[in-house]
Amino acid sequence: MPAFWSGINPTGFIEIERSPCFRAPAASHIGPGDRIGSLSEMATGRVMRMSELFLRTLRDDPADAELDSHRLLVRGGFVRRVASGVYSWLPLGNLVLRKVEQIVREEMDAAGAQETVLPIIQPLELWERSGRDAAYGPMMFRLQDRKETRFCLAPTAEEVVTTLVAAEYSSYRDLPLNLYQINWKYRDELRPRFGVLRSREFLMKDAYSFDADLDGLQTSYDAMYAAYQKVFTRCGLTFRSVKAQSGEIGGDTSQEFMAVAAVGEDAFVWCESCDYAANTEAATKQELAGSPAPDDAPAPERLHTPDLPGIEGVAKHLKTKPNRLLKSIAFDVDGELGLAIVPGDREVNEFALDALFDHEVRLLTDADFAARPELPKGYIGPDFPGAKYVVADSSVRAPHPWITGANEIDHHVRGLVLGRDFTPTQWAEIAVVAPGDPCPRCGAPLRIDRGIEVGHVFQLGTKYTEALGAHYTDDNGDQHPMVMGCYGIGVTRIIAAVVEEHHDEHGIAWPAALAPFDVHLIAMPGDETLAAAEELAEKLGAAGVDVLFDERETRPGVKFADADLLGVPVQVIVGAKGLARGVVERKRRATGERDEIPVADAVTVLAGRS
RNA sequence: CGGGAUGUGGCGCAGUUUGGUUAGCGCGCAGCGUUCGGGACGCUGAGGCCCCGGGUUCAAAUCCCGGCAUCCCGACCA
Repeated sequence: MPAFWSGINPTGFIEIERSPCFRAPAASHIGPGDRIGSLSEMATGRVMRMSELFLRTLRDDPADAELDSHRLLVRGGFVRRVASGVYSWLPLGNLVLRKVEQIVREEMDAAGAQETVLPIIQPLELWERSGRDAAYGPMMFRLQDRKETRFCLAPTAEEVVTTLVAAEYSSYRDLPLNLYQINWKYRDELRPRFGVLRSREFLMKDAYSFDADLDGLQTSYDAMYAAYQKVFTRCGLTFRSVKAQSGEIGGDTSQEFMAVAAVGEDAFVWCESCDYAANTEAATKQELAGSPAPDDAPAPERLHTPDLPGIEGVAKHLKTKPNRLLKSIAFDVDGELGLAIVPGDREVNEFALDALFDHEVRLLTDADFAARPELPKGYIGPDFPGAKYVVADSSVRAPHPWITGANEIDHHVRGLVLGRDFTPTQWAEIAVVAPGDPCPRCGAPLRIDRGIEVGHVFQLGTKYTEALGAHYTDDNGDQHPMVMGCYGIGVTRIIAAVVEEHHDEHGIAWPAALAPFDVHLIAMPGDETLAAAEELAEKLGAAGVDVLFDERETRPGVKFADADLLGVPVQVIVGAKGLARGVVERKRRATGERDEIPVADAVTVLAGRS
């Protein structure tokens, strides 16, 4: 049973003495699982008088907000910016935050994870031991104490939790274990933007599983994966799980949960007919059969193309399209020069390229080119003499000759034929997937959409447990490193993603599960209506409904506009005309649908128990 | 880190080009009155280190120099 049923409300404060605006506790008769109408499961019967709520809605859009979610969260008084990428969460925003947190907490608990609180201030020494101090680099906020011991603000917590588990557990009998926390994280982003969508301080749920072996890890991972689907579903998000690259965290298998959104910062590939889906970084395609141009094509022709090192420029100059050109991307692998060959309208997928070699692959930078004048930057062709590796994507097997760099500054070549004029040393799917490419599993056309990464699950393996000494003894008395997984959910980011999906031109339309209140009760002008609304508010509170009660002495238009902006799912309007007929009006925020409820039935109907 | 833009009451903005009274408008806020089912109207009022520091000048929101902050675009694809 969640803690708040025993006297702690979802805002986290123990309700011993209530302020005048927090009334009528009486939540005990609404049990968990008693899902009642539009009412949030976490309703506690809080009645908030709007005249007392710390809230100032804005009529104008804030000048620095680009996205709808950012605009509306600021206009509605949910958040306020303090510094770039740093936000205050005002009472309304905090209520939403607590709702998301509670959903996450319930699903984590149900999946068998145990909640902890790990420090935000972490010794840098721990990060040096795992080798991630360098990997994170300037992304970490760093600080020193008075003794000049170096610390960082937690960007995540693998080091701390692994060290903790290493110190406490040492037997196979202790495993599996899954620890999680919901805590603030700090990343000094290159460019914070879009309000709380990419901020430098953000609330994240991070869980860490420890198992004896890979089978155990798979079980823990699957449990987290299933819990994540429940969390995002309960939050009202349209999402897709996609195969991902692991990035700085490390490890092998990882999957991202993308909230589908046109404004999303990440692109992902998905198949129309099977369930293949992957981040564009991790996506691949089926090998394209194709057929090269015939050998009897005209011989290559040298062209003078001064100051045109870019694909677009050359294509325009030669009055052709980028897909008639070949890109030859120079890379370094173990000190040897390699070329990655793709058509001019495609990009090289660095991760796919890297996977082909035992040593790390590094694309050459401007500095490399400056240091190696023998490389004609922008004019390298697939037949460049110094290249040890020439890796071509299957899309290079097109039935026409190619235009490529002539291996000399200011010159290109037209009419280069695959097999006759150049031959790759290796074929591999190294191009970033384009829409329409064949699905690697079933061959159906792939599609590309954008999304907001709201969750990420990783199978880490033993990277951290080995580095930080988290070993266990098996039943033969042998020592092994524990096998680890880690699992993150962006709590504050979910809120932005939800607003992106659930809003219209008037404001936010919260899914019931996340709404700061269940009912937005609007009293129309007049002593009688106010008295009737007052009575209804009190009864609703007593029935366990969370009510935002607009009893302000202001004009109706202002109240309606604010109600639509704030986005509580159900608006109840107590007006003189309706009252004369013994009814109040109900409007559903998301659909605009309206109906009337007899005053006598209002509490039972609105509490969802009629 | 590179490029662009902006910084003027709580919010949105004008004024800066061409230096010159008590720095202005809308929203919001306070008071009074009329209004009251979709961001009303009238009158009155409070609230400003014009981002900061230096300089030029009789005189700086305005010109010059140097910082800082915020937003946007880009940040190895040849």
